[in-house]
Amino acid sequence: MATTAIPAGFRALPLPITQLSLAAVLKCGQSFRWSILPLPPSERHGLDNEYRLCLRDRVVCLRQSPDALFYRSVFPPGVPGEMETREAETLAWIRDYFQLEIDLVELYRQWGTADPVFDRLQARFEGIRMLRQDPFENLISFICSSNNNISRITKMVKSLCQHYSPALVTLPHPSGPTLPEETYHPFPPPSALARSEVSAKLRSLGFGYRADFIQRTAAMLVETHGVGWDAKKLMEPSEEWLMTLRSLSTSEARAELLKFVGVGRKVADCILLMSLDKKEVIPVDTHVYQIAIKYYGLNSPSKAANMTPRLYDDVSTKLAAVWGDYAGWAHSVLFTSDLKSFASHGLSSTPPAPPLTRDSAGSSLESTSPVSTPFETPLSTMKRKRATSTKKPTVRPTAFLEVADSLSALAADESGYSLAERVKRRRRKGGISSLDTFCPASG
DNA sequence: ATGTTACCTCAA
DNA sequence: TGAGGTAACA
Repeated sequence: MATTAIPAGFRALPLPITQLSLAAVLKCGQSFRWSILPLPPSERHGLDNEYRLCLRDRVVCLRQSPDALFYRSVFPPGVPGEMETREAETLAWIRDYFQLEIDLVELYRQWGTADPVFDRLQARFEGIRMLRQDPFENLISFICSSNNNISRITKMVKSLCQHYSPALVTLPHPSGPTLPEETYHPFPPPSALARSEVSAKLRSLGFGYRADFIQRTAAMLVETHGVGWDAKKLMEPSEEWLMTLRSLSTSEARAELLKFVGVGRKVADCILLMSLDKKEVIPVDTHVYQIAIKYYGLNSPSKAANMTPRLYDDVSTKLAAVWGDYAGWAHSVLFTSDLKSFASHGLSSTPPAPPLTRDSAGSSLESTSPVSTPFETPLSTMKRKRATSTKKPTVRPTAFLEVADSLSALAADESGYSLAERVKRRRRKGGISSLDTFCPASG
């Protein structure tokens, strides 16, 4: 058996890739925070990528061969402690985070025996297991997930870390000094997201309506459990409280999660499965619903049905009956196999995306493009209207002054809404007629 | 109680 | 127009 040499600075943990495939698991939409960095040909030795995640006190770096996981951790300068101790802690974290005590190969065998659909797919999707994530990070990340795609969720979570958590360490790119260094921020604690200004700021960062959900959820946690700091666990009390949900029953823990704004049944179930040890829970989203209809004989409605609580339960119950105890884990394999973005949105093949957005919306007339647009569009539109409409648009001589005033007010606004959005909101409220004249609603 | 609808943005 | 939904409202 050909064993891969251990990369310099790394330690090895023997582990068949059938038990864990980092390439699949770390970008299948469980965690949105892993960096996936391609290795240069000179350092590969059969390994494609280096994977990095910033924890509260260290960055964990991983590489993987067919039969081993290689790991090392990097700390900020000046942290005391023995190397041996630190790497032992990191190894313990790895065992816990990847739940390596659970025999995934045996689970695949059981699912394949009970389910012909799974049996047909399992060889092509090996090593997909459930991570055991941090509950607070998981909660906030999945509030971001509503009406959203993996690519944007990833950008949002990164933005959250960069803006609300100080940098912990900066590392060179594994491909060498020709590529820029990578700076790593831990996930921010609840208190960092709880202040009322956060909501508008997140709006300006492109979070949309999720901005309020995140801030209000963080505020609820802080109000209920305080902001003290457990130096030993590096956690705030509300984070520790979220951890205690692991010892509740599934329905009790779910009831607690549903109290947060922005958390409905689907998001709650994601958290139960991905960070609260509820291995049997199957989150039902549009993908899973389609899978259930197509492959598992769920009655497909004649019309496009909404995901009512009743329907949600039907889908969930149906699939749980097929897969048993670890149904949630099995669902993750099917979900990953169905992900269209699995190949195309891979971080390894895509250069780092630019920051989510500028605060263009919040900050004024200096950003030229958003402001110039409203003036440019209407000209052509008005001509069309004039030609096709029986009603002639009346533009009073002073209308452009009102428009200028309106745009100034819009630019000075601190709500965090994008300029386009603020225009729309005003229009909905029936506020500014002259702006309507210049910026007719499209369609 | 069930069934609709609006909600932010981004990338087609 | 829709993307791994949720809250608010008939």
